[in-house]
Amino acid sequence: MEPGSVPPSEERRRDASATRRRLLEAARDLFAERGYEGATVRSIAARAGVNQALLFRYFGSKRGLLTEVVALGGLEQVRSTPPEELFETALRSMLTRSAEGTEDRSLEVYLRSVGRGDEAAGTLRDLGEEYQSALAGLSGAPDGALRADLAMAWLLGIGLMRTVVAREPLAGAEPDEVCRLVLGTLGHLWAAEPGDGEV
Amino acid sequence: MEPGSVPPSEERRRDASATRRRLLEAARDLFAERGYEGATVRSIAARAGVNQALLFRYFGSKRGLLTEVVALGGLEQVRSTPPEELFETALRSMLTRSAEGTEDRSLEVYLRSVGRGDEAAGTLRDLGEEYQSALAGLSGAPDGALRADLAMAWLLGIGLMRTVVAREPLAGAEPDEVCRLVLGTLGHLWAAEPGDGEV
DNA sequence: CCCGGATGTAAGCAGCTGCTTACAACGGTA
DNA sequence: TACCGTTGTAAGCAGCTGCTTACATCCGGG
Repeated sequence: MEPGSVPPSEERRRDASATRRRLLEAARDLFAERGYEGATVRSIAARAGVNQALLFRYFGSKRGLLTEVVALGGLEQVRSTPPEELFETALRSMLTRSAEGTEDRSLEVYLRSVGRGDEAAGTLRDLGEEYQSALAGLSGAPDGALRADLAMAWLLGIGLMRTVVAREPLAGAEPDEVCRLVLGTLGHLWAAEPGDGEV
Repeated sequence: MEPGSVPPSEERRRDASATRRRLLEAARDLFAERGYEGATVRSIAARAGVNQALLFRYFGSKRGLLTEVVALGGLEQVRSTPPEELFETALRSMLTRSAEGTEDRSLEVYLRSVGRGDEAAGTLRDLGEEYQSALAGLSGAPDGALRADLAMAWLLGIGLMRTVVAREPLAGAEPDEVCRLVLGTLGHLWAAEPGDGEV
């Protein structure tokens, strides 16, 4: 055995980067399932199979963990999706119970964590800004930003009713059917004239 | 002074019903501002100017307090409003920063408290059921319940973006303008044909 | 008057929270 | 081999939570 660097393919018993990654994945899932405040540092460390002191060694604080989760989850996603596909993409990812894979769960984290004026709100606000600015150009109307907010509100509301409240028939409805209803209706929102309209 | 019953108009130093009422009002406001978990029994008792032990004497538990708040706030309201006015009424009450009066804040309580799978969810679910069944008849389509859920999702989402996330321009937009956009768009949701549509 | 229930008060309980500290074990380097 | 920074571990800290208990104080009916 050469005294050179360790072969990267071999699994090491002490591996800081692997520990960091396991903490990030456990935090992403638990934040999505229970919200920021509901996911305790002990539960995150336990799901990662890691001593909780390491969480603070690698991320400084619970808030620091959230920041990294959101940064490499949602922010990258929204920046790499063309605006005209963004809404449908986000809606479909909200409608399909993600298969526990290495997917983006930042919207679930968002809607389960913004409920209170706690420290998570500031970190998550940036994620919302990205969505809004991407959506704002879709309507030619001068109040495009307001309409983008309304569209995002619907998106979050649907996620709230489906994954949190879980009430039928929305929770069990076919994603395609919900998409058809929502996208068809939203078309009228983008097209509605700003000045005057019906009631 | 006759030895008869105490004149009800006179303020008594020890008044159980007044204490109960003050606790209920303080709880309603704090639940609406911070959510169920965020509002501590100590903060509720302090705002009511009451010893916190009395909270447990009169309501048994924090959850019992929430149940009474929701019951005499939201449930009465939705039952006494005609269905065709319910959505606009709820939307407007969500859009106007209620003037600290003795108003109904149950929707704020709802959206700030359903974020997690905690004990509050069960109590609040009944409130959602009332709204859904009232709204379900508005569309003649066979999937009226699904459309009612989608409308409620938009309502809650708008409240979420406006009172919790507080992002512009939605947070500062004129209630009338938001109402016009939302109600105009929702008209197309009620009217959309169920079978096949665009996209 | 005086007793007893109703009302209000102060203190404390066990359990949980985010976070820190002191220390052990590993493993590459000299 | 001897060393020393990196990685992992166990225990504990102060503060908060919902809730309970033991005890004052009021006040109307006998």
